[in-house]
Amino acid sequence: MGTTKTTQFTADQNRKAELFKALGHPARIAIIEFIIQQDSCVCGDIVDELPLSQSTISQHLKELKNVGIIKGDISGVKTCYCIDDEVWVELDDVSKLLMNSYTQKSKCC
Amino acid sequence: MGTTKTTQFTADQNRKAELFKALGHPARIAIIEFIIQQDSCVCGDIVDELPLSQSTISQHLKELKNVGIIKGDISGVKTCYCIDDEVWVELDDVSKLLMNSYTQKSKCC
DNA sequence: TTATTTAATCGTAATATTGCGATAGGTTAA
DNA sequence: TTAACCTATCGCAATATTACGATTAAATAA
Repeated sequence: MGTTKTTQFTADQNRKAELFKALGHPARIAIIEFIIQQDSCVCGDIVDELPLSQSTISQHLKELKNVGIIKGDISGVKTCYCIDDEVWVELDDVSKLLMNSYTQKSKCC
Repeated sequence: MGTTKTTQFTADQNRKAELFKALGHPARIAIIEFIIQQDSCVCGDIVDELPLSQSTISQHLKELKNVGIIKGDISGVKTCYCIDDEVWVELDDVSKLLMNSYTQKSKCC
């Protein structure tokens, strides 16, 4: 117990959940918004920007990297994070598909 | 520790995270997809459909209801769940806004 | 070389989530 | 009324998440 029963669901459902879960924390929303806002992909500036410790932010970055939403490039001492275009498109597709699958019928409730 | 530092983020960031978090579990994705697929808002059928116990599904339904994505109506013995149109629009707006804020520049990485 | 800087990782503590069985509280059927 | 049914809630156990300080590793600066 305590573990999600992923094997019981489709790969599609698991992937969708995984992507949304990655967005399911205010720090990770803030990180993504910050990376997008800076159009050059800065890095440790995130630590200065957010009210969390360096290790905590590094952990959130890792989670975003694990699902593929961002990617990181080490250039010298600093690490540069930016959006992964392909996964961003996937995320766009996934959310559009979900959103468009409901056409506001609301027959009941 | 263990708790998300919500006070440190904007209401907007917290709400976005809250909505995405609700979608961040395959069972809840499956529940939403099932409710949408059935255009009448059935209820206990979800228990027959999903590979989880009645109590677990009831809990997931509660979470979805708490963030507002679905709403439930008790009609006799059964409870009828369906999408909340207003929150669905909010969810649509939130994801579109996020998705459209990144215009595939990708200068680096 | 040695110090400094940047970021990842480790270890730990607190809390949250997931899942289930059992139970309770309604409503309907007999 | 009593029995059957549906669903919410409680209590528990296992695991995951969040957050931080300390440490490590690697690159650059002095």
